[in-house]
Amino acid sequence: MKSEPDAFSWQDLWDAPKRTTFWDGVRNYQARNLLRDDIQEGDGVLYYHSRTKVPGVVGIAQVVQAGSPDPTQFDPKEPYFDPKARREEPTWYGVHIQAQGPLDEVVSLEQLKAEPKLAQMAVVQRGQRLSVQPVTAAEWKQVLKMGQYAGAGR
DNA sequence: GCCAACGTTGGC
DNA sequence: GCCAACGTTGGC
Repeated sequence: MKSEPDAFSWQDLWDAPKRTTFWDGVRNYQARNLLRDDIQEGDGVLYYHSRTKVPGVVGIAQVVQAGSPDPTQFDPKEPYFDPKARREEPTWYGVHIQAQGPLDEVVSLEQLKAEPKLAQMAVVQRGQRLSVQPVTAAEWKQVLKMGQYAGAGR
C-alpha cells in the first residue's frame, strides 16, 4: 500500500490508536477490486512511502478487517465524496490495517528495481500507479529479507 | 463507441 | 516543479 507521508505516514499509523487505521479514499476501480474482493483479514501489507525523497517500503502492517464500504463516498463534506455512489450498492471500499513493525532498513524503490527476484513485482513495473497493489509470497519474503525485518511489536 | 481533452499520480 | 503514463470524461 502506498501512502504519501505528508498525508498519512508510517509514523502516523504507528501512533494511531491500536496502530490501526481504515484505508479509505481509494478511487480507482482496479484498486477497489483488490480492496473489496481479494484482500483478506490476516494478509500482510508492505507499507510504501511515495512522493518522498527516497520512495520505498518502510514498514510492515497487517489487514485486520477485510473490505467494507468507504463512508467518505457518501459524505458531501469529504474530499473523496462521490455523488454517484449509492448506499445499497457502494462503489468504494477500504480495509482496516494495523502496523506490525518498521523495517530495520528502508527498502528503496531503487533497491526493489535492482533486485532480479523482484523483476515481476507490480510496484517496479513502468507506469504502475495503483495505490494498492498485489504482492506475491515470494516477493514478500524477499522484501522482508532486504529490509532485515526482525518481527512485530518493536 | 471513438478519441481528444483533461486530471491525477508519482518518480525524478 | 516537470512531465510521462494512464485513467476518466464527454462531445460527437
